[in-house]
Amino acid sequence: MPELPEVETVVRGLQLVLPGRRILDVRLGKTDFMDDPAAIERELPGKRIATVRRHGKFIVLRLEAADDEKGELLLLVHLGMTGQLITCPAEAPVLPHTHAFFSLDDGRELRYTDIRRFGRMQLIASGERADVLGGLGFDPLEASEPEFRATLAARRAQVKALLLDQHVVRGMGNIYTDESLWRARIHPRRMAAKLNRAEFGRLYRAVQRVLTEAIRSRGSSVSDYVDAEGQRGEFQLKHRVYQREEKQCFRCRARIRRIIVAGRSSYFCPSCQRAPRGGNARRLRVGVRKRGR
DNA sequence: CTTACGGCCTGGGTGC
DNA sequence: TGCACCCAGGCCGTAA
Repeated sequence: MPELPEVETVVRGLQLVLPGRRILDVRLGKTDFMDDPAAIERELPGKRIATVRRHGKFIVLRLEAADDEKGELLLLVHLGMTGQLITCPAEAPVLPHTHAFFSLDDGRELRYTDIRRFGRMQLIASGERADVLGGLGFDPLEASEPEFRATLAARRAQVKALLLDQHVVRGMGNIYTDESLWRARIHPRRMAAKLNRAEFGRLYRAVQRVLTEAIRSRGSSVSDYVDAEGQRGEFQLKHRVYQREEKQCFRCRARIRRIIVAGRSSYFCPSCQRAPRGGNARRLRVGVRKRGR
């Protein structure tokens, strides 16, 4: 599941090979994850890739304007849950569920593969950048501790919900939220506004450390994630709580538990990460679950 | 405005 | 062997 460290790893890989390359041809398979596939087919051929950047979980390819055209274009790629953006020789075998092929002027191809197609691909004018990406929150690796604390403390929501909210913090997902909260010894259901200064300090440092170490390990491959060369990451070997229900806590040996917080599976140590007082955790609604379809 | 929650998209894995 | 169901993350609509 690509979150900030996985997207950062993909972007660093693409930065080694894409800048300066010209896109010769575009071939598309299923296009329901693109907001305007015709524009991608029409506009990309002939364009030169200038830069590759990450913004939160978005990959941003900046395309140089042709001489006779007005502005630069940005190709935004969001990998969703199972998206892969890979470069390979044009003759390399095609993975199943590959839905976009961009042939390059060096005999290689940039390909987008996505089993679930929860990803997104969108072409925008660089002038629209603020409209599309401007609403995202701060980057957790760029924020200072005071900014981190002030932003979260101003909100009345559970700390996990805020860390997951891309409009508050851009780039965190379920894995790194749970891993950071465990390292900071903070229960996912704690109200952010009620954390004290020491807890904010621990959380800030935990987020930075977890993300930095995960980037160094080239991300977590728990299902389909691979980097720009198709290689798996290794940070899943260093997870302390994520998907470790019933296993022993690395700190205190208590059993890791799984609960739903902010609508997401949340793994934590009930001993190291104490539940909030006053039963924030109590309302377990026993309702009839509707199963559709 | 903010927050909480349910539903939707898709298909691999699981368990019967 | 087949098949129904669960679940993943982001986003959006709705309710309070």
